[in-house]
Amino acid sequence: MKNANIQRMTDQRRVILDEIRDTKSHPTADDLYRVVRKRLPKISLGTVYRNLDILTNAGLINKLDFGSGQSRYDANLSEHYHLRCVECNRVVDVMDMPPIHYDRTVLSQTAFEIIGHNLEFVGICPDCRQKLSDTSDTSE
Amino acid sequence: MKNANIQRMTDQRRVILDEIRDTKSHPTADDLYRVVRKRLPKISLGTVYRNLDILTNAGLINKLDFGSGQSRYDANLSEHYHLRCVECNRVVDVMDMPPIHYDRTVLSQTAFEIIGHNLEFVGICPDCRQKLSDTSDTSE
DNA sequence: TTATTTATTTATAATGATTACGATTTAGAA
DNA sequence: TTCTAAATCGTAATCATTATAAATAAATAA
Repeated sequence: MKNANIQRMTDQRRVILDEIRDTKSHPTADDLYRVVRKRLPKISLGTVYRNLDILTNAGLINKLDFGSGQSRYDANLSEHYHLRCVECNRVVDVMDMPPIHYDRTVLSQTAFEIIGHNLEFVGICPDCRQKLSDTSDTSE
Repeated sequence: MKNANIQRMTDQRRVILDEIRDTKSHPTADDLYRVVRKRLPKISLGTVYRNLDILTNAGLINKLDFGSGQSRYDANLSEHYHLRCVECNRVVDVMDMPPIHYDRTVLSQTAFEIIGHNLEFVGICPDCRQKLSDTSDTSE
């Protein structure tokens, strides 16, 4: 099931993959829809969603689920973590983190078979920090 | 805004808080709706959502956002992580993890103001592992 | 204790993200 | 070139969550 190969490489699929690989912004399906439509004006939003799902299952991209509505997609397959702004939901990469080592015996208390982990940092990005300090000066 | 105190303690609010505190299962809003309705049959789903939001902002419970649709809620305020089954979405606690220490200099590459982090382990729970091995024996 | 004020509740409608559907098109094998 | 399953498009449906407006009730003061 997982890591199944792509069956057909359509223009739509190629362009979607192309555009995800071309950005570091961890776009949502809707972000990609807007970008891809510049090259394929007739593409439908459903096609974007379906292909993101197929590409994810094929292991060519990763789906990121944080809080706040939309899923995001990432073509960076190397081991890394993410840092999200709680104000504007911007997501940036955190590279070169020392691998967190969780003691397998600690986790075996659960009897789960461990597949992996997701680590997300949350914070406030420089832009939002600026905006917040601006408004707190003048009003309130 | 955050950590504001609760203004009025209604029956609905009290029962919802009561039920979250009474379980370790990290219930969704809908899970709680079903449980709370046994005690307050006329409660509306919107009330459950609104109160979960209020209790979260008041710091009395935590909202957990993993992938897969619904948010979950947790009255366990102590520092701990979660382990989620990718098959059935069950979530269990992982207590007593050594705190992960991320180098502030590493994160300062981003110029974000760091607030905190979320760590989620993913795996397959014993029940689902059983089911999966059962089906792969007979069919496919 | 009663009146008053305003947060809260209920029922329902609306929204936003995602998925499903059916008719049509097309990639890629034969 | 033909053929067929897979994919697309446009749209409708679904699911989780949020908003709305009239009715109710918690907490405060008279």
